[in-house]
Amino acid sequence: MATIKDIANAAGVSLATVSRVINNGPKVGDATRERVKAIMTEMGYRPNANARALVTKRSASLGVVLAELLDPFFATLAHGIESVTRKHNVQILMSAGSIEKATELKAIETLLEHRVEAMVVHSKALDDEVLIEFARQAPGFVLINRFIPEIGNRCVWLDNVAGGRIMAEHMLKQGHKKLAVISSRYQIDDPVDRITGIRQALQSAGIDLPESHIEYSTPDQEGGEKCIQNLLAKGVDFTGVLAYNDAMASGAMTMLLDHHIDIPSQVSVIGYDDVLLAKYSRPKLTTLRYPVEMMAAKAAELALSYASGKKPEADITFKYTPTIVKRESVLRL
Amino acid sequence: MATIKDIANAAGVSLATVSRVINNGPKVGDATRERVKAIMTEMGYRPNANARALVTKRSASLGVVLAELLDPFFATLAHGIESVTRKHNVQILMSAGSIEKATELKAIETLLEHRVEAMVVHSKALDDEVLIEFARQAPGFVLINRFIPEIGNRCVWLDNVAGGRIMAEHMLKQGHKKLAVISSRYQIDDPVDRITGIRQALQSAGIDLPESHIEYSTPDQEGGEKCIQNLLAKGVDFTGVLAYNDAMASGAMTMLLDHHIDIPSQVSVIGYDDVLLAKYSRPKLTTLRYPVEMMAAKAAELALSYASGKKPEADITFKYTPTIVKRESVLRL
DNA sequence: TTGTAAGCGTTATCAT
DNA sequence: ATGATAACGCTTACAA
Repeated sequence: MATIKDIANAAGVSLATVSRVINNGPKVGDATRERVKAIMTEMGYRPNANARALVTKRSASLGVVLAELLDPFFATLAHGIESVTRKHNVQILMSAGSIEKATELKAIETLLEHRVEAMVVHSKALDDEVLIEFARQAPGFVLINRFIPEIGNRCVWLDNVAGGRIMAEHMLKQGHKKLAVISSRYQIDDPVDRITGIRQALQSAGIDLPESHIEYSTPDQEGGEKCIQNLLAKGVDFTGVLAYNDAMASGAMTMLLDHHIDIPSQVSVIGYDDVLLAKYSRPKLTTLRYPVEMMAAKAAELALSYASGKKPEADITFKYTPTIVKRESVLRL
Repeated sequence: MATIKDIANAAGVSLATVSRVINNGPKVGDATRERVKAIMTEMGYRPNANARALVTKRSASLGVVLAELLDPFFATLAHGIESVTRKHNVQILMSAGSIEKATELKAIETLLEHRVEAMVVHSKALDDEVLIEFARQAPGFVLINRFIPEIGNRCVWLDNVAGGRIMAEHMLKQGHKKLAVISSRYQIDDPVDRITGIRQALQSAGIDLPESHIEYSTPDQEGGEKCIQNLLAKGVDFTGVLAYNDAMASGAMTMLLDHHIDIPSQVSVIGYDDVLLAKYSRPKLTTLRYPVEMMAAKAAELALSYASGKKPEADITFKYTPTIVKRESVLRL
């Protein structure tokens, strides 16, 4: 592959001049500029981003750490980030992490070795201290979907306690008193927070939520199916199901229908996330809108701006609250 | 950030020695090795991937060009690639392209500037010649979901003509004679090929497919809805719908049900791709399985192996054929 | 086993 | 307006 040197030789000018042409620098004669440009295209010259990054210490790249591309939630996340990197002419370096300490750590470190300018990290497994330390090292470090008070100004996150409260309140308002919850079995904050919110709402209404009415499984459609099976097997009596996410809600609906339990006339179901699935399931799923895409875009902008020297304000954080999207899966009793 | 020089100074050894312990090179005394390692972790040293790539001319990274992360098809694609890069300890550089010449070109060029070792490219808009030229320049260049005879050994693709034939034959075998097709409005090979296959099957059965029975729209759920609306508005009489993909099939089912047309008792629907959507729609969608994930993994392996010097065999290509997945959306008449 | 030094492709600082 | 030249952080012969 042709280097800047080859171009310089071919054009009979110095390296410096070619470099100036490449970077649209000033102080270059029009004639030379044209001649050099011509030779560059002729020889198929492509500047070496690595060499450039080495000397300028800037890489025009943003690192992304997420758990699993297949999950529509993360796909949406990635899409939100991509929309801003495209605008800024920045390259995405992607590292998948899978919600385990070791892999999340590895993902972040690889990105750091590549000297990405900014990074948007979705980490659930790593401890606060580790993340705080990374933030100290990398100016453009931003967390999405997680809140750590010490670095709140680098956190773009959703208030899951409020989310849990909102979904429960909606069910209560529709007259549902016999509720079941199907949640994620993973030991991360999100399911805990959402259930906390649910309990808050129920408590205010003087309603109890026994542990037996909560089922845990993998946060996907299959998990939703299993939870319903277990609930049914245990003979739990419920008219409303609060799901951890839309995938579980969808699985739950499938299983309920398989048992000839109609939705929403016999059982109401509410989801969380509002991914595409929700809109196109049958019946259409009432759910909480998690503005991932907007949040991801925000996180990317933030990371880029911090990376380029903007100082994070103290005492600020980027908290979002989910809103309810009423569709067809919840019936007013 | 600490450099190799800093480590060398702190450890009282030369650059070369530090480099050797970084790369687990031989010929380093155990004592020195331990000492240097200790100092590296203590100082939080991280080798600079750019500098390394510059001198070794290898970057341990694989570039991916795709159109749209939001689309579950591409998410699956990305996931398949990710599974092999993870295994090979290779980083993913992602560039979104959006099926336009200019953006696809830009995406590939950026990746090339970053000197990725290998690349898996999903390009629909660029001309054959351009792609062939890229393949000539970059040893690890592999195309997915596209076939170009001249570089067939760098193509991992699906036989869409066969796919069209298979879906039509299935409908015919189930006794459907009045068929409608809803297809993608984009001017790329895939929809054309699939319709070609469909026509082949119908022709063999002596059945005609008038242009009026084909509707084109965007290849998503909304597009599927619109196509059905148009078909219904035109008063086309059909008992079977062949959809361009599962998303359109899903939209079609939604719209049919909205018109109180039951599936499959009144109209049968068949999709294409077999994304998650198909399994969880109601009724469950009969569709063609497009083994994207497997193909993407294959493409990534191929790209990596070509990149590391393996010579592509002549007269070989990586063609896959979709298989039918029978679920509930097609009724035997 | 360890060190010296050249060079990878650029940019940037001085000169000219 | 153009050219030398010293970095940037690292690997890798070649010496010692």
